[in-house]
Amino acid sequence: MTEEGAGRPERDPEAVSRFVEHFAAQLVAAGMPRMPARVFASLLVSDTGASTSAELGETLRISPAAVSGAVRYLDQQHLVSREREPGSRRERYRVHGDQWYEALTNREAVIRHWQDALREGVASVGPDTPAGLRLGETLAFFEFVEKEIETIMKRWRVHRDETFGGA
Amino acid sequence: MTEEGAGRPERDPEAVSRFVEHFAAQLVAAGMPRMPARVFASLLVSDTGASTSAELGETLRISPAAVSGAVRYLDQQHLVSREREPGSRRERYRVHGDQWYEALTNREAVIRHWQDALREGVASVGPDTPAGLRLGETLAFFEFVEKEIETIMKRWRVHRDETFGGA
DNA sequence: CTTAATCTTCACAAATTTATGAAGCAAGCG
DNA sequence: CGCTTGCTTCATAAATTTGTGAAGATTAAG
Repeated sequence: MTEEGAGRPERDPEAVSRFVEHFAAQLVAAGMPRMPARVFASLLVSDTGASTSAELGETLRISPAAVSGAVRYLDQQHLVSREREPGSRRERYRVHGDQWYEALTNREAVIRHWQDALREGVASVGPDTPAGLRLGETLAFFEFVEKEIETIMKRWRVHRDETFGGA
Repeated sequence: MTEEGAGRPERDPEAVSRFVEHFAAQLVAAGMPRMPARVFASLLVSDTGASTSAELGETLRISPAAVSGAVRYLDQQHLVSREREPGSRRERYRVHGDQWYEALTNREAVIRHWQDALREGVASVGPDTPAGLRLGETLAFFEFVEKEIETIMKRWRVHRDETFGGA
């Protein structure tokens, strides 16, 4: 076996770093600013799911200010939480384990905004015009999807428990 | 009735413009560059679902170059198609009616990239480590969603035909 | 084959975004 | 109590993105 007994040495820092950058690239493509994306990816691969500012700054080679800004963003998006270790001003940033990707789909407010904009459009051209019909159908689509997403997430939790839970 | 007979005068340009900007704002929030977003929104509210470069330039107050760039982007994303009116070098850009929002969810390649990145992550830390388990579960989530999206879209088409089709 | 109309490409200017160092604040430690 | 450690905020510098005007290419009409 690949040496056991003294901790857990088997982790190729280079490979991990490649993952961080590749995963962050996906987050960026999805609209997240670069720095928060890298910080988030780093937290995801950390063994405990949590890191200090200093750790993040060192592995990513960025300034404390950059870490601070990134964490503020992630906090606002409810993608990480902050923990204070009692008896220290060191803060610990934690990724919400299996819930972060649920947050990705929980864009309820976002979908609401789309719907609002579309309703405004229908009103502005009249519901019986060609444009009104086109916009109305799109609106119906968003309303449909909104409900279906809820269903999907329920089905996911069942599936997850079957796969990863006891059974 | 609000004057009939001479075309279709009932369309408040200001209200339409408001919709264009609000809807474009949502697209921008979703990651689309500003100019393509505005052009796309304009096409969506147009009565025929198609416009010429000149029309777009005038209503949005942007240069031909901006229109050109925006259309190229939208074309690459398969959100609009180009039509040439025969016997004219005027081009007509058309929004794919009821299919554009399906394209929004058809991010198959996108999901594939997420999965690739996550597999790389699992490999880099080992599948049995805490981080490996966390990444593995996320990967399973994406795989699950990928399949479910297909189902949703089928259900949507049925729902749409019931609501807007004959019956 | 020349002319006119339309779209596209290119180089540049403007605006926006991003990350940094330095200064400021808060909280535990001696 | 002051000192030290660590996070945050602010102003600034750098990099990226965005939209424009001008020149170039393409195609129909005369």
